[in-house]
Amino acid sequence: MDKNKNQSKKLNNRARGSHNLGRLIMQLQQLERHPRTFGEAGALTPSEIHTIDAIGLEHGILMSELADRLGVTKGAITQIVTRKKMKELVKRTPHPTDSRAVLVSLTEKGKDAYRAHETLHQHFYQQLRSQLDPKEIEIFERCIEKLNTFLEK
Amino acid sequence: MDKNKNQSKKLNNRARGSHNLGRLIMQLQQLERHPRTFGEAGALTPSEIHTIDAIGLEHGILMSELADRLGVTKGAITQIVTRKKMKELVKRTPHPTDSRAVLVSLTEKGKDAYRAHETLHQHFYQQLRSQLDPKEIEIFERCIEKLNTFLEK
DNA sequence: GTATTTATGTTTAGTTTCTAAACTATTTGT
DNA sequence: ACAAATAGTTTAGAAACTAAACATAAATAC
Repeated sequence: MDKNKNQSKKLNNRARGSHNLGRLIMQLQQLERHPRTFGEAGALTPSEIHTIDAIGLEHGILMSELADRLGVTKGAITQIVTRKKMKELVKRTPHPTDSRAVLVSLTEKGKDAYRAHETLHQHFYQQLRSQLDPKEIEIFERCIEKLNTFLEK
Repeated sequence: MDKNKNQSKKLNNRARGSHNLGRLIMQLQQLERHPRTFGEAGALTPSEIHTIDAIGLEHGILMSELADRLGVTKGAITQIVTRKKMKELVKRTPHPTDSRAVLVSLTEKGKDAYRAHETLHQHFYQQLRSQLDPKEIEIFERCIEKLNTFLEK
């Protein structure tokens, strides 16, 4: 009887944990739903800024690698990267040795946008961290890493 | 010199924290991108199952409340709820005292889908928890709650 | 009581973000 | 040399919204 009550309470707590995580995901998703301006690039849609973020400051990455990083199809990448607005931000270069392949990298303007987004991102993350105490931060970040590792399998 | 190196390392660690959280969000998002079957309801898109989840097992909630819960416009709710497939899962009832308003609730079939989704969700969350030790779980969940509280402001 | 403002929900056209599939070249494997 | 696999492109379509316009009804102001 009492045991059943405790069991039931335990289940309800677990349900709440799952629900809270879902809630956090949803709230974070909604924060980035609208076009925003980063650097001198004009308003960029979420997908555009994610693409710029995934390209990064490297020399150039394959279109297929970019698709992998973003978890979308190659076709989606082609569409994003070749649209008019992105032409100023993303440079496409034939691969040096494989003539099927295309390398993408950021223009100077694209790098500005990347850095501006990074700054905003860090600032926001810092706000999140300021809600937690140092021990909590340490453990939270360790948990995030563990969960990421699990999910990548 | 050395101080600058340490400072730089500290910043890089912080950047990694932000990046890891972003990565987790993205991976979780991708896990639920495709239609899935819950209960006897046939394949439901992410948006449909989220709507069912948000309606819950209550007696009936306002369309506008549902829009609030999901963080979308009223128009979006109307479109989701009135589409043919959802007619079997979601019941719409005039509000008892306010003739402008509509209450939405789940049919029996909708409740089946709700429960099936809940079970799957719990199972998945349990898998996540199994990557962490009890102390980590406790702190992680506390952090999630704190962040949720912050984001709701 | 009456006029004005606000609120509920619906409809419509448009944008964003993909997907699958078909296709063209190119590269790799046998 | 030839078949299979791969890189990327193109196209049509689906999902998931948005804003704005609209029709009623309810609340508020006077």
